Amino acid sequence: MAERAQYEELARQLSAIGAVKRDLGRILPPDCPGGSAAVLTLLGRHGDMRMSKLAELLAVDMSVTSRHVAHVADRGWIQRSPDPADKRSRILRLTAPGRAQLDELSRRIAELLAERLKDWSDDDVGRLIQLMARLRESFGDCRAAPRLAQTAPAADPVADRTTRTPA
Amino acid sequence: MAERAQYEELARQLSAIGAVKRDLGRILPPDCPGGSAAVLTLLGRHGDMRMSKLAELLAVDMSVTSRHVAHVADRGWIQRSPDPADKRSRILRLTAPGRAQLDELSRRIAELLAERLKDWSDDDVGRLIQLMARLRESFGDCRAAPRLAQTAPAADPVADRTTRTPA
DNA sequence: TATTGTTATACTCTATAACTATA
DNA sequence: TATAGTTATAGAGTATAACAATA
Repeated sequence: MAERAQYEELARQLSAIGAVKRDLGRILPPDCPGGSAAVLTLLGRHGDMRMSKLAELLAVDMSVTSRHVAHVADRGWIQRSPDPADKRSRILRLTAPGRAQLDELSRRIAELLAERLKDWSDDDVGRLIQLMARLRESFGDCRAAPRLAQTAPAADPVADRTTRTPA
Repeated sequence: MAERAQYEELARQLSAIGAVKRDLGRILPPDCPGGSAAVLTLLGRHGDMRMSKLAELLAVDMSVTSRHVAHVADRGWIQRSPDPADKRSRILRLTAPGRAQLDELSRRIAELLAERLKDWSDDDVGRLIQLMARLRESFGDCRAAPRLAQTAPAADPVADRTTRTPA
């Protein structure tokens, strides 16, 4: 349990970290912006998956995922094949050029970070990674909630008639 | 000195932290988006300052700062007074309504973080803050480098200290 | 001539809503 | 009717360039 001042400070640092992300974004190839890089990275790490799974890993709406995926598919970096088990779905898979692009991204990122973090110890980098991962976990699936999500109606005497249709 | 795999992982976590920032952004008042909140927070923490100083703290271009500042000034949250020492400059200062707004932001943020991080120890939150602050410091002033618009140097190939690798 | 700040424009990212095609 | 995915549209953030006023 932290105090309010500590939470404010954490929020401030989260905001400030944006500068780091922007700096990383500047070294990306012109036709591979952050969204595309994220798609390639997650496919490289977790293997083939469906759109919905990728959207969950990206923690963004599926419409956003669809746009990013279309961009990398247009460049031949991934392949979208129909899911035999569900004809509405598509299975995403890295292509050989996709892996090459991913490798190039990885190279550039490592180069920049090695330069910026040259006075960091291996352990400190590891500690930061671990704490950031835990922070991310603490937020779970925090994507924008669909207009009509939860909050059981039973306790609310007001206007339940027009609420969501749960099932 | 970390290994390439560790740098990749750090980049991945930096990307993933975006979900946390988006979640925080969702609790902001409709007329006070992230950019405005950042301006208020920095003015509250560092006191009165000029545009250029604020741009440096935000780590964004001055044109971006100008836009954010105009937004909060339009709502009466800050005051822009001329700098007696330099008529080109403007001194930014929080107003009473601005402080009230800032307090409301702080309250909402603390509330959300207290909920999300309820199983974190004070020390762990502190450690994360410290490491993120150090990360930010390691990147220094990493704003986009101005495109040196080669000022027609007739006969002087002088290498002014802006020796960058153009391409 | 250089610097401070503003504005116009363009691009990226994200979310909502409407739509399709399956289930 | 519900779900997987696409597309259109809108809002926020940032960068570049051109500009005005002052140094």
